[in-house]
Amino acid sequence: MVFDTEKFIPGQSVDCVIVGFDKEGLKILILRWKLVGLWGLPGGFVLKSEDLDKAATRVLNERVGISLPFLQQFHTFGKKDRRANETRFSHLSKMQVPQTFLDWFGQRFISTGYVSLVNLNDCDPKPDHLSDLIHWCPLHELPDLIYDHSSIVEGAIDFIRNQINYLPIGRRLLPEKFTMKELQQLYESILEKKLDRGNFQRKMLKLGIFIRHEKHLEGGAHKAPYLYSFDGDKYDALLKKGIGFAS
Amino acid sequence: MVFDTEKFIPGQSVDCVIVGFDKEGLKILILRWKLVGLWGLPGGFVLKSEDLDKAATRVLNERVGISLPFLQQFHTFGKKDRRANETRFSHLSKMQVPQTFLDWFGQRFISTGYVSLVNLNDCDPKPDHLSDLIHWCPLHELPDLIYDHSSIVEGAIDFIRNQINYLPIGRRLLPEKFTMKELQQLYESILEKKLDRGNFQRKMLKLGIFIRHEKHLEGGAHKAPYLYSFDGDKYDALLKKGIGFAS
DNA sequence: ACAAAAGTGTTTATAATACACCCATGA
DNA sequence: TCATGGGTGTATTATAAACACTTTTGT
Repeated sequence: MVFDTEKFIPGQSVDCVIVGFDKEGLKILILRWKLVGLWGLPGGFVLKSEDLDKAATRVLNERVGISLPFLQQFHTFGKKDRRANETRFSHLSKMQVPQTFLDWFGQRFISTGYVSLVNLNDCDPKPDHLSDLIHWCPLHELPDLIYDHSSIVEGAIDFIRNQINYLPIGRRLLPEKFTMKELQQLYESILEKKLDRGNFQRKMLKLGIFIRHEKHLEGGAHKAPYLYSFDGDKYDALLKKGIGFAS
Repeated sequence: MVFDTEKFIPGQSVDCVIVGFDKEGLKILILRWKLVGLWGLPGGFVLKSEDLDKAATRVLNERVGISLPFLQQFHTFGKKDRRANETRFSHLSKMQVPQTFLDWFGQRFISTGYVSLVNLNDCDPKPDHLSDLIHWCPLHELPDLIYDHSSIVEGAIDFIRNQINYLPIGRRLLPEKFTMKELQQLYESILEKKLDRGNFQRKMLKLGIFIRHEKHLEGGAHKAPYLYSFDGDKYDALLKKGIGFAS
């Protein structure tokens, strides 16, 4: 076996919904399991002497190479049959796999779901030893995922939408410099509704957490937009009270 | 031993923050452990073939005799030392307690916290086999609780405050019939701030989820207030969208 | 008739919404 | 110069907040 099951707490796992954003919209990081060719979320187990949060941080670091990620627990999935419903694994037992592996993966797991907001450009996604492919998949084009991972993603998105004013949405998902339009599109992707351009811009700028830079240069037969970045300290201070967006 | 540790998932527990309300304010149900004389939250373990939510429901039913409780998971507490920090248990090992018991309680537990909103009048609190006293304690008079239970309560209250518009606050915490003043005091207890009487009343009544009954009769040298109850269907329908209160 | 608390109304301030106007840019 | 999209302004509406007035009741 590739890992030593003795080191981990049995029956306890973490699953990470790693969210990115680019001009196409929100993306979720998924990976394909070698043995069965099915897609799932990056996840892992909890070391016997490791904080639960730490386990999630470790998974994230191993998977996308981000060492100080934004990571927040949102729900613990504890249905007794949440893995038993997965029939696509059943042939595995007939394969040439060590019994300890089968025993470990055959147990019931209670899994805690974490959301991470990352900047796609800062990521260096790497498959793990169980997976052969890793993919930033547009949220609305996700394939069927193993186990209950599809509903874990759904829970994560609901959580983000619900907590939108208290999560570092812009700061974590956008690159250092961005245009107001990009920020607006980000909020629109999450809320899945159009926002008024003028009102959004005014409301945002009134928050006083932006630094305005030189003009955008690149193409487009139109007025070039300003580039903004966040004033980190002011952003963090305001986030505690909630960063309201134009609803 | 009083229970068979073989039946339960090792290392996994649930803790319930059971919240009630009366004219004195918010109350939390706590119980005192026989062996050590310390107060803690009602909690329990998860059967090997039982949903996590079901375990919490079972604990609640056993503790306050409510069979269809409002119960919602809010956070999973997974710090590796969340129980190890409790030194007041250390003498237990010297006592006359079965080794299986010590082994079980000595493990690291990852515990999922649940909030329950109950009507004090409908409750019939019963201590369990490990506790000798059960007590509805005013939120702001809570004693030191074992392990990290104090921070679990804190997390629960933060959760309620945060989700106040999406939780059946009035419906679950108040008796069938209540006055507007009682409803207002309930919101004030949770938010820990005074609300304007007139604005609160108007905003609430505009929601259209109330049924107005005959006049209150009992004492007080003043105008008797109306009694209200909730229109259950309308309440539930509105709750999904959020029941806004006067902030 | 008075105090106390309930019910209701009024005014003002603030924020949300819709939409209009002008400006800069590259084709 | 024209189309496109950016930046900003304005009018309207809705909501929040503060507080005043009236009503009912028991003493």
